[in-house]
Amino acid sequence: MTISTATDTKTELLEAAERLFAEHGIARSSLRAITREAGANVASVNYHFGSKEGLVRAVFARRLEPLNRERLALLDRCLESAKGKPELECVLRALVGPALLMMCDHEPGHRCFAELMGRAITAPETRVRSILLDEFREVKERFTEVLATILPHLSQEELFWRFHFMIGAMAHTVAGSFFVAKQSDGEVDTSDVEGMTLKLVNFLAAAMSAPSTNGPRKTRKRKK
Amino acid sequence: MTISTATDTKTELLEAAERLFAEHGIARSSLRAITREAGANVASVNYHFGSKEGLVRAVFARRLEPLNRERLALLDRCLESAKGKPELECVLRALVGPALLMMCDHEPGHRCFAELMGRAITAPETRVRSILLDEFREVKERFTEVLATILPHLSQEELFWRFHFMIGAMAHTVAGSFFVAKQSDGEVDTSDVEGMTLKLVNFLAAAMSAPSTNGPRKTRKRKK
DNA sequence: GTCTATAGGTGGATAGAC
DNA sequence: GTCTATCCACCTATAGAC
Repeated sequence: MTISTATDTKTELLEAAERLFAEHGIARSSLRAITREAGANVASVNYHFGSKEGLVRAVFARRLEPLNRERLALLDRCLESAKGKPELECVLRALVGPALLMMCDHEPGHRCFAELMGRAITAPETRVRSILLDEFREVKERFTEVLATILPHLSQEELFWRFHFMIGAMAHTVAGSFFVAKQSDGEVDTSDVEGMTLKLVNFLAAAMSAPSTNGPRKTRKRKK
Repeated sequence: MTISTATDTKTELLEAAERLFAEHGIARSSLRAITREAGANVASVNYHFGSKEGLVRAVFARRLEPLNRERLALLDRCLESAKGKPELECVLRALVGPALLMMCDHEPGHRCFAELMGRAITAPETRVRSILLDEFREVKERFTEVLATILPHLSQEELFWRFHFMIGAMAHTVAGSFFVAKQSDGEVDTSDVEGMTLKLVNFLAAAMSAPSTNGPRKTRKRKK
């Protein structure tokens, strides 16, 4: 019923898989269900992707690479427009914007994948998580680097933690689109991407530029 | 080899289950593996819990109830010590402190459960998620209520979103203890609960008290 | 490339002895 | 309450026809 742009079986399988993975989880989505959803036969997954794991990898690879390229491109634009020291908000928007856009996209496949990605970061399946981490490594390094120059008052450890908290806020938001809508008994306006992005960036900018935690000087371990 | 305090089979099953659930996920943890780990026979789960789902519910119920009671008790203490308007940091610490303590507990069972809980919030299994949400409902309501009095400049919608972001940061932290340790090529000191809690509370306090997002007045949908 | 049929394995649940 | 043996539904993967 949906106007699918999928032309070949391979793409159809990828789209069916990301839909079912998002809805029921990877482990609970059988190849039978996926191929049925894609209108293909059970053997097609093994033909096109070698195995179920091959399919999983392909589902993630297809969307992650462009997403992270977009993030890096936006980061570069921040750096260009403001020589040397870019605006914190600009950098944060480059990090979370593309994911939120994907979560609110009109194409259902994008929305499904966003949800899938949001929760896969902490997924128990080591292999799945490592796919994400590999794809994310460059983004993490480059953004950390730039954030360190904008927030020079933060120690490396402090920055590491704040980055971690930030990823959590983003991932939970992206993962929870449907849950969110159900929780607030009013409805959540997922069409207002800009408003949502603004709220998240605003939240994170304040958090990231909080004064360093040096209050009750931590009991310093005497490292020789 | 671990000094288990479990005396009866039922408890032993619960502990084995939370260990395996945390490590491999619920769907990928078979009753066979769980009963083997617990040193019991395959039929024991069905005898004690009726089904695998019964076991899952029991695993969550056992730890969530005390955890959330602790949160509410700490919140009450914030309210008592400061008549009317408690400190933001105090309230945030009441929310995230107990979870972080659990994540860093010396008892492995607590740590496993923390990890499990952190990721179950966004789990695709509807039933699992609804267990968590049911247990969390009162906490969410009471904390939201108190936060609204501390941060009166926030609209209901804005507060809702910030609460959501906050839960994300907490959940990701609690879920990712092992992942975190591996990501930073240096080691992460999970023994320093207080330092971690301080960093998270500090981060969240700044984020929550950020000025409201009213910059580019959102395109107001004309609702008749 | 696409399909059917099936092999070979593992899952949750249960029956019935002890 | 605990255990073994077993049922049967379902899974992934493959063989081989078309």
